[in-house]
Amino acid sequence: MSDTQVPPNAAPVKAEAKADPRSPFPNPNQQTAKKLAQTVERATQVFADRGLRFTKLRQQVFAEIAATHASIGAYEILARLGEKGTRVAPISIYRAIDALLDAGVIHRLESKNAFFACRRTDHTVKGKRPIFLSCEKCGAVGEVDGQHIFDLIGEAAKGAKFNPRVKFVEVSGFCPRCATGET
Amino acid sequence: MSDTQVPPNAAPVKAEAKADPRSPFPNPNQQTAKKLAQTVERATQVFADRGLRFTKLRQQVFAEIAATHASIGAYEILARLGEKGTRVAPISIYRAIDALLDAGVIHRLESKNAFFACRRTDHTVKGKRPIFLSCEKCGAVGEVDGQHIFDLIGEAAKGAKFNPRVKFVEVSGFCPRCATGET
DNA sequence: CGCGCAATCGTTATATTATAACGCTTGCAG
DNA sequence: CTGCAAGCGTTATAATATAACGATTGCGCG
Ligand SMILES: [Zn+2]
Ligand SMILES: [Zn+2]
Ligand SMILES: [Zn+2]
Ligand SMILES: [Zn+2]
Repeated sequence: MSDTQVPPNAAPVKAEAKADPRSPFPNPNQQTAKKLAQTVERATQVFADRGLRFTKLRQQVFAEIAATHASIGAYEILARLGEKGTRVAPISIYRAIDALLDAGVIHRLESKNAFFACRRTDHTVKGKRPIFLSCEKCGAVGEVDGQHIFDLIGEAAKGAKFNPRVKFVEVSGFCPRCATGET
Repeated sequence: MSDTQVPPNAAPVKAEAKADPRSPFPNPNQQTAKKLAQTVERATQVFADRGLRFTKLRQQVFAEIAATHASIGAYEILARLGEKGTRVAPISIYRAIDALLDAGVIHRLESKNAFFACRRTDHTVKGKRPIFLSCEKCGAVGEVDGQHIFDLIGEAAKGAKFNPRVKFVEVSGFCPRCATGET
């Protein structure tokens, strides 16, 4: 199941080139090393601010996750690090993932048992919860603000005398670059 | 994890007896053999109406799922059927589950990799999608209508030029009978 | 009725995701 | 510089899910 490969050729089509880089689905071909470095830098900052240790392994795991806009499974991370010479046990990957989740720099996609890098700044600081949009074709995951929706879900739950603690909203479908009914 | 067994005797306690049976969280002690039979009967009807085969194994698997208001994992079903003398391979359980999901008589709880019986009639006929409320203490799962919320999620997705296909909303928390901060 | 096809199921094996247990190392507060 | 908690290595195993292939069964149709 090696999905989400970015076709290494993929010369950016003109129409795509203008995609707003602040869209939840920026053109991944525009993911430069520099942008990745910025993302890592932001994570570093989050760890520092919260007095957590952004260890080498955590950095490596985060870098693998952030290297793609798609979601990625723990064992895929394991394999990619392995190719780069970092051989660790699954448990180590999961421990790093747990720390990254706690820090809020990655999210877990429940419907795929996979993880992706958070590219927003507005909800690591809580109070602005996102909903996840996962592309069935290319695997890309985008986040859009869903605070209003989460509020309504909370109300619906309370209407059933249910006391909500954690809410999940995930959407599977097709991202802008993979179109709709396209084969 | 043998939770939520319905004590076959279960004399209804007075204080609990007044819970509205149409609530998403009816008192499971009131789950009589008769009610279970009704639930199975409803599933039978759905299969008949849609020209699908409600085979013996599917009935058995459905009965196990419907025997509790909690969600239940595939291997837990496997074990319970085993205790009753029906020894099958995991794949057979999963095949039955797939058929039950297709028929809409059970749902999958993505956040727990588990399944629960649908006890509503209004969304097996589509157009009235439910959100799932899963209790962290007793495991009970309730459904409440969420069509409005799903509509908003669809709009949020389209706002990001994302074409939604499948959506889910799950809430983890505490059901009315397990209270809030209660130890 | 009996043929033939598709759906179902059995059987075996394996893939994928995740955690338990225990001890060593390391960073750092005091 | 010592002692403790966090992090990590190592080994083993649990929990969830699917692949492959052949046998059986239900059932429409000639
Ligand atoms: Zn995020
Ligand atoms: Zn896509
Ligand atoms: Zn339902
Ligand atoms: Zn409960």
